Amino acid sequence: MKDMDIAEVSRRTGVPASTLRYYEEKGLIASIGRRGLSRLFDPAVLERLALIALGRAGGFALDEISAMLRPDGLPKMDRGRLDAKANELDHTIRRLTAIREALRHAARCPAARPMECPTFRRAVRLAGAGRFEVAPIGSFKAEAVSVTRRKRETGDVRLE
Amino acid sequence: MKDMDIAEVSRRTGVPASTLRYYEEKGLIASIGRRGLSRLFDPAVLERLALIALGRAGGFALDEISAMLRPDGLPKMDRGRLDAKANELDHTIRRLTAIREALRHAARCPAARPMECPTFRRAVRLAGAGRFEVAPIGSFKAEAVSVTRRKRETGDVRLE
DNA sequence: CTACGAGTTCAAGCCGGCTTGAGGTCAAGC
DNA sequence: GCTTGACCTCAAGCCGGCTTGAACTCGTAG
Repeated sequence: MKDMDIAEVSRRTGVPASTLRYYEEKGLIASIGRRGLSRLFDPAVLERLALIALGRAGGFALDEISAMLRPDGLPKMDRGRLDAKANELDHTIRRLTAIREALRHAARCPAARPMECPTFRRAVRLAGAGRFEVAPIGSFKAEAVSVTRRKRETGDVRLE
Repeated sequence: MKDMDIAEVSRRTGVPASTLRYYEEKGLIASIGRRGLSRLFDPAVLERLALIALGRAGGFALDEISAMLRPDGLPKMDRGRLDAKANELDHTIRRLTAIREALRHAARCPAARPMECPTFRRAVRLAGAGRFEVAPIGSFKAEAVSVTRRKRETGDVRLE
């Protein structure tokens, strides 16, 4: 297949030209030359873009993706890194699963307030949102310590 | 339990005071009064913050959370909405699972380039990476938004 | 040869979710 | 009565991932 101009790459991948330029600027993709001012891309860029999309869909930052794809040419990714990412994703998946269950349960649980329902509370805890322990209002004593310990670590509650 | 000042809420939940003020400004939480200038919070706010954390962990935007919690007082959420959210999460989970598998496989597949491996390609396909439709997945703040905002037509994306 | 349109560069803007900093107020302790 | 330090407000800033706009440069069709 012949070299493609930016419009063609965009058309074939759905990635806007502006994004392609941005990616090139960031070193995620490379053009193989110019015709006049216009960039020319090797068809291999499509594959690379698919990998980038995969990473993005997985919630990874462009910099991380760049690092995984980096040892450039062939998108040879480091095995340990890939495994680490997979594990990360695994945690995220577990957390999301717990949250999904919490939502599903809340949708049909008759408890007046979701937090009164043990099932819901359990899900919240699994979701990791329960740093806040959220126990029946009024019994927060034991929790205070651990919460305080974590306090400054992240500004909290945000994944990752 | 007595009313708490912002520092106490922060200590108990790990949520920074600045964030609490921000949440109040957005209408996600409410203080029940002031002592001098200082806000006073009802202990129930802890529970509400836990729900907010749950939502955030699930990747929902503050506005969405606000809408689910809204019919305020008791965090009575609309059932249909909860179910919809659960389904949304379900899709995200499936997608992430496929990506995780792709990563795990790539970590030990001998193919020179991942895309040469049918298993990997299949995972990529399942991941929907080609379609670039990334649903609100928690981990990254602005991500979901910007991706969503690209409602521009999405071309065909031939990855394989 | 000229005009056109697709491509280019660079700087600035946007969105969400907060954080930071300057400058102000006030209850409590000495 | 005065200081202290926690809390306040308001505006601006930051980050990631792009998008947008203005001003410009070319290859190509007529």
